[in-house]
Amino acid sequence: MKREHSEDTRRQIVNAALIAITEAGFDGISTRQIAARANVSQGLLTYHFKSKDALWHAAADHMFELANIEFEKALSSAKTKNPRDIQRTLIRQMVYFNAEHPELMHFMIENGKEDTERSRWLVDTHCRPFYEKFTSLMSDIPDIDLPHAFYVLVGASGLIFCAANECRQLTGKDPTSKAAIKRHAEYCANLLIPDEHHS
Amino acid sequence: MKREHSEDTRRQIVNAALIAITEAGFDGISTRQIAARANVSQGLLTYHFKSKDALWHAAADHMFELANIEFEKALSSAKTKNPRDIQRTLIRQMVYFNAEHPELMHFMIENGKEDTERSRWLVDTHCRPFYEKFTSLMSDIPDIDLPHAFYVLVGASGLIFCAANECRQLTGKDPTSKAAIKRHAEYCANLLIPDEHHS
DNA sequence: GTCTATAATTAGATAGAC
DNA sequence: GTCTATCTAATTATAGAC
Repeated sequence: MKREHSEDTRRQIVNAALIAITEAGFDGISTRQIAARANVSQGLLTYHFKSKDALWHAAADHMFELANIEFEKALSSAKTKNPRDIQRTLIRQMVYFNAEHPELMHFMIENGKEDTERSRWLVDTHCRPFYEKFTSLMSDIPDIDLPHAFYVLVGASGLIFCAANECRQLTGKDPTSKAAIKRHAEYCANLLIPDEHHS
Repeated sequence: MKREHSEDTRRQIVNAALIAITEAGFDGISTRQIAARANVSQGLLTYHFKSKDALWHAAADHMFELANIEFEKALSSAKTKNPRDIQRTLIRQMVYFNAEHPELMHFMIENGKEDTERSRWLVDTHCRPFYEKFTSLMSDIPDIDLPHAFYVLVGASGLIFCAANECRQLTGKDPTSKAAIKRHAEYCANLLIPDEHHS
């Protein structure tokens, strides 16, 4: 039995950091609070990650790794039928992912709004590959208008979950219920890729 | 000539606070930095607003006051024709407002994500009136699906401006150019309220 | 009404014990 | 590999001069 459970500890810290940073923002959470959530001491964060900034990078990597896995899975499960089916699958998957992981959109909005080292790293390392995947899957749509269509889709599919708390307070309805997620997925898919016989 | 230019100073501080809080977040900006941007001393903030939290409330009030004025103006300028025209005007106005004032969406997302005193105040004081206006204007759409349609529209109309910096870094295109704003407005209006002869 | 000076607290990072 | 203790700097809020 190895006594050096450093990998587990590292993972625990990254998970706690990701949740905490999403909830309170990078400046809104202290390394002490993150350490407390991960049930370790504050000094240990500096041992595993040399700075709060490095911990932020690790949390972002972890989040996008998960996102990439789930999108690959969803797209490969859509047996290569006609492009429309693939596009609708992609849109539904964006809804489902945003519903389960609103932290991604929060992360992007909070850290992407200003031109900083972090925003450039985020775009270059993690966003561009996804954006290029998106454009290649959507390129056959005759009058597709990029980048408008991209941000319309991301905003339409994600905001209700990104603002889930606000939605509950404002409307009394919980957008993260199974039924609401499904409704939202169909709504977005129909809006952006209407059924054949409608066009 | 009155020597007590406290109203001007107050306004200056509120403006500086709104911009700064939008850029860096409530926790990301210090009262000293806000004071520096307003060209006053830090102590003066406590004189005019008893706390950083009170300054935040003042900044939010200021922002929503402006939003309400602009929406009233836009909607009253759309001479009461058929509902579709009013709806399209509302959507275009949302795009134009988000383009000029991305701070509103930032504010809502950052301060609405967790259930706090601030988020409840924001929803009850400023969001609900707008949401009710929205639903009454959209209620004649036969199969409107609230709250999905609301968040789809807000997200679709606003995210590209909320993430304007990211959009520039990612795509090289500036979504805040006059042409891009107009394109986005038409895109959103057509998507959500298609022309009569299409339906 | 505005400023300077400062008190009390908390932040991120480091040093060294175990 | 993990913890406790501590350093330095920055935070909000206050007190008092002008």
